[in-house]
Parts: sequence; C-alpha cells; structure tokens
Amino acid sequence: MLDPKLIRSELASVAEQLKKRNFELDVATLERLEQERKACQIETEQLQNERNTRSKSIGKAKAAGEDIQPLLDEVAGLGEKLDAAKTRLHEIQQQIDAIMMGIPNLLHESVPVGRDEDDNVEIRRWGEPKKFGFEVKDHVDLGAKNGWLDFETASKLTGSRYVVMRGQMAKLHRALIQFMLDVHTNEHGYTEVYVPYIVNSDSLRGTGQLPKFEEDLFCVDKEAGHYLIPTAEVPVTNIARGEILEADQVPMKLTSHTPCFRSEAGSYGKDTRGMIRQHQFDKVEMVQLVSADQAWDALEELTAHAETILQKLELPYRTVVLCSGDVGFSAAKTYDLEVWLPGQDTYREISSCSCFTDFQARRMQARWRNPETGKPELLNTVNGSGLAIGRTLVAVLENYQQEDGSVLIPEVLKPYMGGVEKLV
RNA sequence: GGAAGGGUGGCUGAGCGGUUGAAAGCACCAGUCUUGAAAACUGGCGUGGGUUUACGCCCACCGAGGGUUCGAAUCCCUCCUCUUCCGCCA
Repeated sequence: MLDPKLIRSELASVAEQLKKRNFELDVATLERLEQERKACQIETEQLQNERNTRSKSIGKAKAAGEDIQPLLDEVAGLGEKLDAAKTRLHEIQQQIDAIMMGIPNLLHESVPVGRDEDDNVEIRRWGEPKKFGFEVKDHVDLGAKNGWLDFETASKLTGSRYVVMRGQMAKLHRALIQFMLDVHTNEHGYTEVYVPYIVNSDSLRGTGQLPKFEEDLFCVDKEAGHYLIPTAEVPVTNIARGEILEADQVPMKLTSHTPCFRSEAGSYGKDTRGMIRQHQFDKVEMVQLVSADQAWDALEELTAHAETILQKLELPYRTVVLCSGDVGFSAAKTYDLEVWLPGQDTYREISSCSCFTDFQARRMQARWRNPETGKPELLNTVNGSGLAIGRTLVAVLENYQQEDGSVLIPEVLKPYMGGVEKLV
C-alpha cells in the first residue's frame, strides 16, 4: 500500500508515475471520496467528542448526587446521529481502502520505461553458453531415463503440471536445496527459518497477493481463509507483521526452503512441457527486512547472493532489470536472473529479486525502532529466490548433459551427492 | 476431541460501568548530585488517525468483531489465540 498522505498531497504526481506501469489511477473518484471522508470524519469526531463530554458530565453529576434526568434528555438522539455518521464514514473509508489496496507500488527512478517483458533490459551476463559437439536434449528427454523425471505418473496421482522424481534425480534435487541453504547461511549471513506452508489471508494481504491475485492461489480452507503459499516470501516476510523490531535486529536476513504452490491460472498452453511451470515446486528464498536507507543496497546485495549460487554451479546466466510495465504489483524494482537452457536455446527466469520499499511493510505494519528518533518506522522489504530448485535442476541437467545421456554432477554438489559424480 | 484458566502500553503487572490512555514496578531518555560511574532524587516516556503555518486541539485503540448503555478495559455474544490437565497421535 502507498502512503495515504502521499496519495492526498501528491495525487496527480502519483497517477503520473503509475502510468509508467500501465496503471490508470481513478483520480476523480479518489478526490471525491477523499473530500467526503474528510467532511464525514470531522463530523463524526465532533459528535464523538460531544458524546464523551456529556457522558462525563453525567458521571460527575451522578457522583455528586444530582438529578441526571435532564442531562439524559439532552443527549437523546445524539447516539443515532453518531451511528449514522459512523456508518457513512465507514462506508467511505472502505471504498477508499479498496482502491488503495489495488494500487501498485511506485517504481524506482532507475526502472526503465517499457510495455512488457520484451522491453526488459539486460544489464550483465556471466558465463559462456557451452558448445556441445552433439545434438542436445532438453531436460524432459534427459529425465525420461531411469524414470528420473516422471510426468505421467504425476498426472495419474494428481493431474498435469506435477512431477515425480526418482532415485539420483530426487537426491540431486535435495542436494541443490542443501547446497543453497548452506551458502546463504554460512557465507551470506542469513538465518534459516522453517515456516508453515499454509497461511491465512492476513499474511497474503500483507505481502500483496490478496486481494488482487486470489486466482493464482490454492485455497485449502475457504472458511478459515487458508491458502497454500505461492512462495516463502509470504510466511517469512509476515514474521515481522505487526512487530516493532529493535535496531540491533535490523537488517534481518532470513532464508527458507519451502515448496511453492501456484494455480497458474491463465497460463494454459504456456510451458506445458517439462518442469518449467509446475503447480508445485521448491524454492530457497531470501528475505531481508531493512531500514529505508539500506533498501537499495540490500537489493543489490541480495541479487548478488542469488547470482553467487549460479556462479558456484557454473551455470551461465544473465541479469535483467524489469521494465516499468513488467514489474510486479508490490515491487519498486526487480532484477530477474535468467539461466541458460541449452534445451531451449535461450535464457529462462530462475530467480526474481525485488525491493518493495515500505509497500509491504505498510500493509503489514512491520516496523523497527529508529534509535535516532526513538520512533517506530516502517521497514523496507527485499526478497528474491536463491534459487528456484526445479528450474535449477533443469539447468543442471541441460548444461551438464553428456552425449550418452548421462549428466555430470557440478563440483559444488558432489559433497551433497555422497561421492556420485555422474548420473547414469 | 473434552475440561479449566488467561490475552492490558517495550517488558512485568493493577484495574468498582463514570474526570482511566489506563496504577505500580522494570527498562529507556533528560536533569540534579559526583573527579567519573553507580546509587539517590526530579521530570519525561504508547500506537494509529484527523486538523492546524505552528503551539496545540480532537478522535480511536486494553486479542478481533458485534451487542447492551448517556457512558465499556470493566457487562453480554461470536471468533481467534495462549497456558494447564485428560484423550488420541506422525
């Protein structure tokens, strides 16, 4: 959520900035509602003040043993007026809130202006796509061997867009998770957390998935408002919801491995082959809760942490800054890391690192106490995948494939594979 | 799943339906004292919102949401949550 004060005082400028992300802010409606709100709120508070004052005097009179009936007669009708005003104020406020909750974050000035993903800008590239002296296979063909990746069985068990992994492939998948968590905790200063995979709607509102993007989620209990997490970002970031962190806890750097569940509504026909787009996938996530002046450095740092994983795995990738039309709802700036997939002869997203400024924190009321002022201030939130496990597995298979269909194990993963050097 | 008891400011912890945003203690900040520190003493010290150039004034908040009342932290209802005991169980 944006700062309501900013919306009031800089409405035109905010609307102008939002145009960059193809978002039309209904300025006229907001202005009208804001005017009504102001008038109504003043009226309501005046009535409340009157009621409080009179009630107090009734209390005094009663304590003094006076007859309070005349005073009671005076307040007759006040309650009704107050109730009416309150109801109206509440309605107006709800309309404003509904609009406010649907407004995306403001973009950082460095975000390039563009329409869609085609206008994203590559800012750096690491590693050289390997030249294979044979016809490369994609991960689906490679995974067919030994039932390593079994999509047919998964669709029997559940449906499309799920996978069963077997034997060394399942182990490699687990090795990637262990490896990434170890790097982030041992070398990057993150604290590992284990979190629930089901969250309530308050948490989803906090990070911005609700109310706008409910169709992307799996709901497990409509009545309780419980959903499967689409990313660890939701439970991990919401750890700070409603909290005031002490200065020595900031920045708070957390990492977590979780499965992620996405309904992928509206992506029919997209990436239907293989593991690129699944309803369930695993991810190691990094989250940083920082002060406002640390936010942009934190985004660079966290992005570098994700890149480190790719470098250690020796997977070629490029870093892309998303253009204004492609940045997600809650983010102010996003870097995507795209890994080279020989099977597709292209770079594919494997990590997304974003700075949300105070957008999520305001929704969550996640704050820290600034010792300089002694006052609570909104945190800034930064997060990114470090990395998506399924896609990393795909990248390892395709990049490390041999002509005979076997797959070499990247050097850094060997300790996690119990001495196995090659999947055969 | 059954039974009982709790949820109050950064923490601990009082609170009869009425001048209680809320005692007290701790912590914290400032000052006095001291060579310095500690102790002691004095004062300050919640959050959100509205309004104002500003000083300030006003409103809301005692787990959440309803209700009763002129007036609710205090009474009633629903829900959430925590603790303890019993049962069941990976």
